[in-house]
Amino acid sequence: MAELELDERKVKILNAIIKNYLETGEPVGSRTISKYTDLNLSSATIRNEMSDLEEMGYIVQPHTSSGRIPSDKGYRFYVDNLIQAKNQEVSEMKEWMIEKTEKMENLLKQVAKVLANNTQYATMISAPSVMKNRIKFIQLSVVDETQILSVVVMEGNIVKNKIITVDAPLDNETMLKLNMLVNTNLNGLTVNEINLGLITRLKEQAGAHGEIIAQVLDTVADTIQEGADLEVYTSGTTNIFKYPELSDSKRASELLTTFEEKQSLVEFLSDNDGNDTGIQVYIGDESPLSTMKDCSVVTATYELGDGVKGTIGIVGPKRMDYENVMDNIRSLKGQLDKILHND
Amino acid sequence: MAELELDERKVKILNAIIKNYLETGEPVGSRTISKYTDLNLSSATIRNEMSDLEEMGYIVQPHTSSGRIPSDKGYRFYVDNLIQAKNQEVSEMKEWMIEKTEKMENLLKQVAKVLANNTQYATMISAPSVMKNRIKFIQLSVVDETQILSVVVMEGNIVKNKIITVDAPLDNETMLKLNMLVNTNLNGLTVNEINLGLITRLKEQAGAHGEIIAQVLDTVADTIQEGADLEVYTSGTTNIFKYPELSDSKRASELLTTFEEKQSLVEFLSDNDGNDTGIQVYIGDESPLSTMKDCSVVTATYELGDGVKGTIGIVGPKRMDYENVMDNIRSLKGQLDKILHND
DNA sequence: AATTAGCACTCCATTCGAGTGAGTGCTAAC
DNA sequence: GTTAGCACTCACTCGAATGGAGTGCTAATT
Repeated sequence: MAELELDERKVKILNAIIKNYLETGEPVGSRTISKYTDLNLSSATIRNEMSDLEEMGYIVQPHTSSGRIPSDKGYRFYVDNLIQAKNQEVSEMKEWMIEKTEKMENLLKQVAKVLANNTQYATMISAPSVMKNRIKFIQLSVVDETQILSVVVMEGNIVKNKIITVDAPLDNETMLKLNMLVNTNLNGLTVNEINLGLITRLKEQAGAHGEIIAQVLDTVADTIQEGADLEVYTSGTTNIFKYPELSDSKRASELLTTFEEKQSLVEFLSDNDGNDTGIQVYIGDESPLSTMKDCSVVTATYELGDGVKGTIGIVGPKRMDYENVMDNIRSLKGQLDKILHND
Repeated sequence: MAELELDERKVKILNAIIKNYLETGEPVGSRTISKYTDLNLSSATIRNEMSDLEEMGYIVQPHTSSGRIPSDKGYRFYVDNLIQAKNQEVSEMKEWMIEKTEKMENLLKQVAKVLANNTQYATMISAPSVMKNRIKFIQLSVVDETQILSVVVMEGNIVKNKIITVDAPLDNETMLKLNMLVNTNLNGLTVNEINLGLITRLKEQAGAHGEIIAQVLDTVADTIQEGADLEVYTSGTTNIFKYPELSDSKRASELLTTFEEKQSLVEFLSDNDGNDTGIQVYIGDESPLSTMKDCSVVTATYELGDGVKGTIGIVGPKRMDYENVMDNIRSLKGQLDKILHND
């Protein structure tokens, strides 16, 4: 306990333990390390070092007298080192098979799927927060006597629509006026900026049709927000069965339930602090979701522009292939940023 | 083997066996039945009868000298009897908490969720086949120089939209003409009826803007079909973990994968023959999906009108509570038909 | 002729203990 | 500081023993 830092040899041994455990999923013993590493040390020496590492909290024994596995702190050390190392080297980007698609929804589903296939973990992706996104264009049209269709196009060509039911039929002239009114006043605004004051002002301007306007505006605001909280897409959730430590009935059930009821995922994904690289790793208990306490989660945010952000996430066992996952997610984030900005 | 039919006593015993097994999930023995039923018979007599029932194929022994469980044929007998009995009595409908919602998608998701909650099984629901659905209204509008928004409203207020990219900007007059053209010619048609001939004819009528028209029309047709094959919503898939016989790792994984990759569900749901009542029960191997060979599936079709159909389905263990499930699904089908027709 | 009591038998599930092997911690020697 | 050696721990596997639920058959009963 004299030193707080790990000396070079301990680092090597710790890395060897972790790497081996990532591959096998089995506790790793001193003999294995003694042969695995290039530093020529006997198993006894390794045992001493491992004893130290355990005391420092980097590794733990599942049971007395079995090999060691990394603790959350051990993984954290490993991942932090990885990030440092990776930041220096230029990671060559894989090209992704993402077709540029008109619909945000399809794009996101596709991204989740590709990522799940590539990594063999479960993935999730949240749509860019609609609240901060700007309105590009609004179209109101008459469907029949009592129904009006409202279509709102936002930045990034996200389209929202809704059928509005009105009491009395609207003539062409009124519709024209309505369209003019909403487009001149609302285009360029975000949902947050459409407040009651603005609505009242427009209502006055509309004169005779004030009530209708109010109703339509209300519904437009509603339309945009509707279901906004639930737009998370998942893919590869059944990949968790590939990892024995997650696939016992109880754990699998809990995890999959979390994925099915997207609500908590949404909160998780909108939670990100966003450090410098935009990539964040949650190991075990670091995750805000208790059902994921036996998992690691890697997230990254992508931008649609102007602070409008969404988040991608990968969920796997703690012994996930962090290197591959981070490469993948970094590359994908780049692609996504590019696609969305060129739009 | 003298008679082919089951006498009344055998029917009673078979029913008792099945009912008991539905509750417990354990093989049921002769002593249990001897006490369970009102016909006062000793276990020995029951054993003789059970021996007969086994020979006839209605029940099986998991192992020599353990209780009996129903065979698929046994379940089938039970279910068929149930249907007959139920058809006579007027089943009082539960009222469902389905809010009438503007969007078909939300409606379906909600239905799946309610049904899953009520039955505690996994549910799935397919959207009404868009191919046979009629176009109610089309709106084309200019978003910016190169982008046109096309919105198609179909019967049942299903809204489809897509951004169309064009080479040259279109002026107001052309847009007006385009809108007139598509609305007068396409409204009331189904996707199937928009064929190449029609498109060519419209193209001629459009004269100078023929190329644009063609492109727009193509895209409109595309829009409607887009993703049409994938519109299946599932809910409560993790309920399968409530039933031990389905929740071992391998089976659960296969089943959930089937639910995740909706493709095969779509095929299943569009497969229905639709008998008189519209409700169909698949027991074990009767199901077209091999991953569901240990399950039972109950489906019902609902109508949006004019032959435009969708299907609801419930997936659970073979020992599902058929009575409750069929009640639920029948009631829900009714509700759904009502909601969709009043629209 | 149908039903029942009695009994031997089967087979699953559980428990128990011995044996095995990977791995550790400690001590003493290098 | 490093290593060899050794006793010890503990999960895991395997087979035998046990118990219990349930059957099938036969003989007795109604």
